[in-house]
Amino acid sequence: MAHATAARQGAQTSPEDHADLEDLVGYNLKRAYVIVDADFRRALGEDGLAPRVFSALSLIVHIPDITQSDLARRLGIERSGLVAITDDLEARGFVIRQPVPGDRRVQALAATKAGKAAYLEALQTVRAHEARLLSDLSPAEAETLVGLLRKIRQIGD
Amino acid sequence: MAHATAARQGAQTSPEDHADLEDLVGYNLKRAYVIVDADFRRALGEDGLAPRVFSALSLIVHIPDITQSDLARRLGIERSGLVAITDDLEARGFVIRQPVPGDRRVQALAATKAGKAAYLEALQTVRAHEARLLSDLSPAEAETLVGLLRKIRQIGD
DNA sequence: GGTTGATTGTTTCTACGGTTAACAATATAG
DNA sequence: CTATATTGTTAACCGTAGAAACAATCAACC
Repeated sequence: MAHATAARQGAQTSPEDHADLEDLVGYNLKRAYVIVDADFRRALGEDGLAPRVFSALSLIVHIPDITQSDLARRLGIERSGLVAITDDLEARGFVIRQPVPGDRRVQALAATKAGKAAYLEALQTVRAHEARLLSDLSPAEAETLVGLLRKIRQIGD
Repeated sequence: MAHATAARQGAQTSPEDHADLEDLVGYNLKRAYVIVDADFRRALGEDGLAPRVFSALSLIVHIPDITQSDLARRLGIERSGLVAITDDLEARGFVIRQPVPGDRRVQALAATKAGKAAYLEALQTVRAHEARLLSDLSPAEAETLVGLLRKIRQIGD
């Protein structure tokens, strides 16, 4: 409808005038993501697992002999990006690449004993980090948030 | 057909077995952010404004003669990071750096007529992108989501 | 059974967003 | 007037990621 002339006003800045940005989901999503991501890294320390490495390890622990391609699909990233992640985990001794009898292209990923232990410890740390960071949200709110985020994620599939 | 060899999809991983990751706010936040960010860029096109540039332009339009330092603070990034953003906007003819009488260190940022027009157009595009992308969420849900994300943002301040 | 097409892991290149540390110019406080 | 702080800026660097290419391997199929 009547969209006023482009360069109109803009003179005085009333508080709710910035509302544009503040009301956008994307903007708030990004700002929140940056904060949570930074705190995650702080929580896991200088040489701790990066978020994406932690995520990969989680899936490897839970899905024995998962393939890198499959893992990439589940994480929503490219196959090529998984090489560095796997290298990282292998260098730490948390994961090994195992040849798969029957298909010599594939290398199944398996968590070592150390990998499983490290995962469980990291998981504790991550849970503590989230509990601390999200202490302003009630459990119900946190659950709601996760549910809504999943709805958005779903679109990407 | 499916040989039941080692590559077989992980010895029946029950769905709730991955729950670790799926229940973490950070993981879901990141996945959702990636999707929204990618769609934002797609919506604004190859040579369109990047998300951060759009955000900066929005604040410049709404807050006349804002300072780069102030803008950085409001966007939650470093001063140094704003130089490239401002360069971008200036190269497009959307913003000019103006000397401020009284303090020769500062250069106030002002949106040009073209900048204001471009912002309004981009805003329409962005709103359409969000409406499309978030069509699975009811308006109430979207509002709830923004509210919860703001609560997280608040922590960072 | 040999050709065609797809898949897997990988490397290399590129791009982007962002931080840190330094710096010169300028302003402010004591 | 000196010491300190602030502003915009540059340069070096890191982390994440995608795209494109490639060799090895597998599957299809005629």
